[in-house]
Amino acid sequence: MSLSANPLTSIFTNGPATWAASEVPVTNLPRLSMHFTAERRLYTEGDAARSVYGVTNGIVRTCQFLSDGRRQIDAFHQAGDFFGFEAGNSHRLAAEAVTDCAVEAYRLSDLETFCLHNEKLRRWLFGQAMTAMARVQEHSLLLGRASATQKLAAFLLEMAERSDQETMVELAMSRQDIADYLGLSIETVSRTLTVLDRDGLISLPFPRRVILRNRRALEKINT
Amino acid sequence: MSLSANPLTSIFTNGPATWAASEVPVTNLPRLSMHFTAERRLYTEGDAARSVYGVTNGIVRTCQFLSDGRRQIDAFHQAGDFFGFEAGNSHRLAAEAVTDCAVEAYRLSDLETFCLHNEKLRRWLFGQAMTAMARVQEHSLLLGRASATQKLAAFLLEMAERSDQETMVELAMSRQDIADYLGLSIETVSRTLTVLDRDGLISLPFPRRVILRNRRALEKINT
DNA sequence: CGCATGATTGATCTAACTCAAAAGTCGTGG
DNA sequence: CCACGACTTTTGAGTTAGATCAATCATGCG
Repeated sequence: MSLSANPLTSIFTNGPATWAASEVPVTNLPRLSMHFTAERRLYTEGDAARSVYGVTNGIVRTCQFLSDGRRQIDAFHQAGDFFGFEAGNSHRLAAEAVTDCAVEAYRLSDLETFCLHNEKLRRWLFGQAMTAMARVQEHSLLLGRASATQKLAAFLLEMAERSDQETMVELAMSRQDIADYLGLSIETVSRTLTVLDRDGLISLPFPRRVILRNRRALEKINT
Repeated sequence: MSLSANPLTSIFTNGPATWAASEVPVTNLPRLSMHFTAERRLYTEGDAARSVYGVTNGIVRTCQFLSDGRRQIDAFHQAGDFFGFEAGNSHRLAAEAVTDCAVEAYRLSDLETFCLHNEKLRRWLFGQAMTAMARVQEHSLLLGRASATQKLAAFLLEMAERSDQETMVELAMSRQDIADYLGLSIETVSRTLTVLDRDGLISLPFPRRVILRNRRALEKINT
């Protein structure tokens, strides 16, 4: 670890690129591989929090519900992401499969044992938790203060960022999912995408496929 | 640590009430006491993240800014709260004094050193970070899906919860701060409070003093 | 082919925003 | 103690972005 490295980086995250985000830095750590079909629920709000989960394939959403049945999606998790961290002993968010997906569950009791003597694992775990937190904070700004157009532009850029493709994004989630992620109605999501299409910022060959035609302009919307 | 305790609790947080939330479980941990007058900025978005901070007195807000100058307040921190955790090596949020306040800064380099051999400190630190995350997630639900009335009701209950008084809340922050926390305009905040007053759910002897007259009804608003 | 589901489009409504003014609060100094 | 000015909060009037309600248009699929 170089002296110039920020101490926070060394406590809370891995050193620069020491570990791929998706890799747990302990090979013999016990884990349980599971897979779920689309729309299957992994756990519900209030369930005991006994494990954290790493996505290896597909997309998982974590969400909260209001009493009237409306839903707030906090995050979409894809291969390499970890979720299920909780402050208390039960899950405050439900987790559901957006697509067919594969996840690995790490029991907290195992993590506890391994963390005791493995500094790398501790740092890695901290790093995952902090990354999750940064995402939620970024998301808050969007929810609180952005217009529908800004929300959609930011969403598309986020999805492009997280995909391997440069300009083409295959959306794994429905319009309803997008709406619940951005705090909009499904109709507004649809209309806003249509407008972005008409204005030449994107094109929508199929409902789930988005081509970013003018990334510069999309970025400018949130400026 | 009892066997029935959730493993997460034991990794990420302190055992039940082992430490007051406000206490760092290491007495000889170096810290720097600082105080700030109201509206003073502790650090800005983008500043190097070299410390985490614990509030000992007064109120601090952490916030983000949009390019048009509008502001999203992520959280208000009071005595016993810790803030400044970051995933990267720079602060993504600015921190500002709402009132005159006293904070203690813990250098990350010191924390790193002490964490290496102190399991209690590690758990405590994890717990603080996870608690902060839970708050942000709770806040997201409010920002994304709640009406102005629901936002204000939840805000007042949160403030009452966090104060020592049962039914009286002295608001440390201005209407503008509340608006920026809830993603509303200042006028809507004011109007909504007036309506809650007229309907007998609260009373407002002074702009900054709120008496909860009907807590049951306030809770029901978000149900 | 016909039905179910998801997405788009249209028409209308409304909650919250904006702009503007009045009222209240507080600190300062005579 | 009161008067003044600066600032904060409340109230009013009008506008609008996004929601809601409703219909139409795809896209699969048995």
